[in-house]
Amino acid sequence: MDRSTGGAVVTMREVAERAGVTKQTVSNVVTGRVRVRPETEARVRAAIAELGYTPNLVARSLATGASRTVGLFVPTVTNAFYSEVVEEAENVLEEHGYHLLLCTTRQDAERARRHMASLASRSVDALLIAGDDGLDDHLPLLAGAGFPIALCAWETEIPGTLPVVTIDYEQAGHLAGRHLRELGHERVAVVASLPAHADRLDGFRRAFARDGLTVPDAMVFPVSDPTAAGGFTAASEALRAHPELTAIFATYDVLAIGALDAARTLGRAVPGSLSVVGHDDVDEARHVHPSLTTVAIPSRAMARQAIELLLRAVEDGRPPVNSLQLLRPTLVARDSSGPVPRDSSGPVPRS
Amino acid sequence: MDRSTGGAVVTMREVAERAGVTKQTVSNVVTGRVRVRPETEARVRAAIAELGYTPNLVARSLATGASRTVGLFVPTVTNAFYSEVVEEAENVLEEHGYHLLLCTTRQDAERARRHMASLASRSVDALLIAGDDGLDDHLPLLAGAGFPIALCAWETEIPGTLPVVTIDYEQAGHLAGRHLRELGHERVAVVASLPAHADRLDGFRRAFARDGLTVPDAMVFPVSDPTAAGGFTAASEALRAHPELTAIFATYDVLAIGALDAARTLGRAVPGSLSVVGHDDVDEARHVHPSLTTVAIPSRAMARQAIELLLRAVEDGRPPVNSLQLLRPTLVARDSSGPVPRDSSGPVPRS
DNA sequence: GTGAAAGCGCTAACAA
DNA sequence: TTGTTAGCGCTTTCAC
Repeated sequence: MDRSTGGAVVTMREVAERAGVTKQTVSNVVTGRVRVRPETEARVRAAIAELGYTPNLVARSLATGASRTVGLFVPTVTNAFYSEVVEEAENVLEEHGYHLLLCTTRQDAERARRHMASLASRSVDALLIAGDDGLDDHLPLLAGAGFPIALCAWETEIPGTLPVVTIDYEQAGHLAGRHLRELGHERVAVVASLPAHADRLDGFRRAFARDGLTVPDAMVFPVSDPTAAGGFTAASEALRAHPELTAIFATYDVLAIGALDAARTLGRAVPGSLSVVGHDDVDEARHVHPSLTTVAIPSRAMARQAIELLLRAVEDGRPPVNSLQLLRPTLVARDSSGPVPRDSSGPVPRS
Repeated sequence: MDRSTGGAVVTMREVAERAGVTKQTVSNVVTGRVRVRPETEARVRAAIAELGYTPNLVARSLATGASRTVGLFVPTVTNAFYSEVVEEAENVLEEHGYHLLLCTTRQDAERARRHMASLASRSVDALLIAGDDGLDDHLPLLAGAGFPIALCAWETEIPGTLPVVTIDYEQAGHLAGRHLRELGHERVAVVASLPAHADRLDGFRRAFARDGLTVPDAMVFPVSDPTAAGGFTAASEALRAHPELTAIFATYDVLAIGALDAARTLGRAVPGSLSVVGHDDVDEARHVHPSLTTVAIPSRAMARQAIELLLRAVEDGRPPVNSLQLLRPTLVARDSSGPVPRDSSGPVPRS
């Protein structure tokens, strides 16, 4: 009688009885860790099929200490960047027969601590922490966890104690800056989520510094709210206070979309009178108007590599290689950026 | 010595020894299910604190059959609507001390089946299935699961066997249609993800039918790809084949954003020459240009209610109330919709 | 109120 | 190759 749809009520002992062997032999067949005589194996498999047996993973976890579950911390999933990270992480885990325990931290260290505590007592096999917002101080706390931990999408203060797979955010900012410099822009503002995106800002500034130009702090407009609305507000403020601006770099696309909206509201044509550059290359970047020039981030590749790093550690039974891996961003030039307008050009740049 | 950061190596037995009681008494203190003399309790608590004891949830699960974990199936998280559902579900679970096991199904029934099988053997306490795409046939399979299951964001063929918390999608489509009718539109197209969004389409048509108008099948353009790009393609096709169209309803915002892009590309002013209405009211709807008129869906409320329904069932130890709960959408009129252009108006509608 | 014993379903070590 | 014996850390039942 096939009860395969009847829940996991069938136990290994029942299978053993039916097959005329012991639990252990059933276990050997199921796990495949020990050779079993083909004939015996066939009997066991038959019994498994007939009874609709499924191993109880909880019991297995208790016995082995492993759970084929990996935890993932993200600040939020309501954000195209992180949702891609989550999705790709889950993909990779699924490929390897693991499950994903999703924990959103909402930038709340206390919440992260609570999650952390229960993860440990659930014997998760590994933990990936994506995005640094507000967790930096609590990293030491992770030191003694009983499972491998890795970090990804990490921008601020990369700790030397844990393996990190992240983006070269400084380079990303640099690409944005260089693009605007190549178009001749000098008077630019940055709409930024700070301090989180400090590296992007640094890289952006480096591109200007190379030409002897500076992007003063007064031209950096922090957003109060990490949404398009926040980008709108910050960009509006920037453009109102400094009508001479010819370009805005927003440290991520959602802010840039808000900035496009602000430009429109203030009657600034994009890219005719103002260039806007974003960061992330989310799906919408291609479909807003004008389509957004942005720095593409290999978020899926990053998530995949981080998970695979952890899984390797889990399966080898040793701590993960403590390395820092930086993935390269690329610039995607679309319609929101163009040459600096003639009538706003200042002194000729040095190079 | 406080080893609270040292992993869950401290066991209940050690606490018991230290406090001079048995495991059982420690268990009684920890779970609070049995009265313990205050003096004893104090000793136990002290021992717990000193040793940094954390209960092993896996062992507890094995003994009780419950895991304080709830599974969530979503087609994807790379979609503003579902990511809100996931986030809110996780919030509610966290409030109740539960964890979220996230399973993306990618519209792949086989993948869903695999997930389902391991969920059962992990003793999850409940399962929420959000979004129906491609799972419909496999619902009977869930019948004998050993835990409560509920459905949300369900549009097609609502099954009578499981509790459902969803949106009145027909009403949502109706709101979109009525809005366009009130603006005088008659020659309209629908860009739709089918058959998933059949209810929205039905409701939309009902609004026109009320005025004696029809939205023929030829004016329904299914998208090949559930992204802005897909919306762009379908809307372009519609507008090219039928320049007389004065409005497009897209069955979700991301498609609508693609449709806005298509309108622009084809030189159709929005809303001057073409109105566009979306569905979902995602964050970006407010910030694209022109801002998108759309039907707002209470996705978070839906997720919360569904999870709370399940948690109630878990905690009462009985199957969830088998009910159908429909949450009401609302129309959010923004700038992408306007009166039908003078020169395209056809015969005066009946009412 | 507390202790002793049994068992959740499985794997691990060893013996046969 | 297979069976035997333990035990993972907890809860549960029942004495006391």
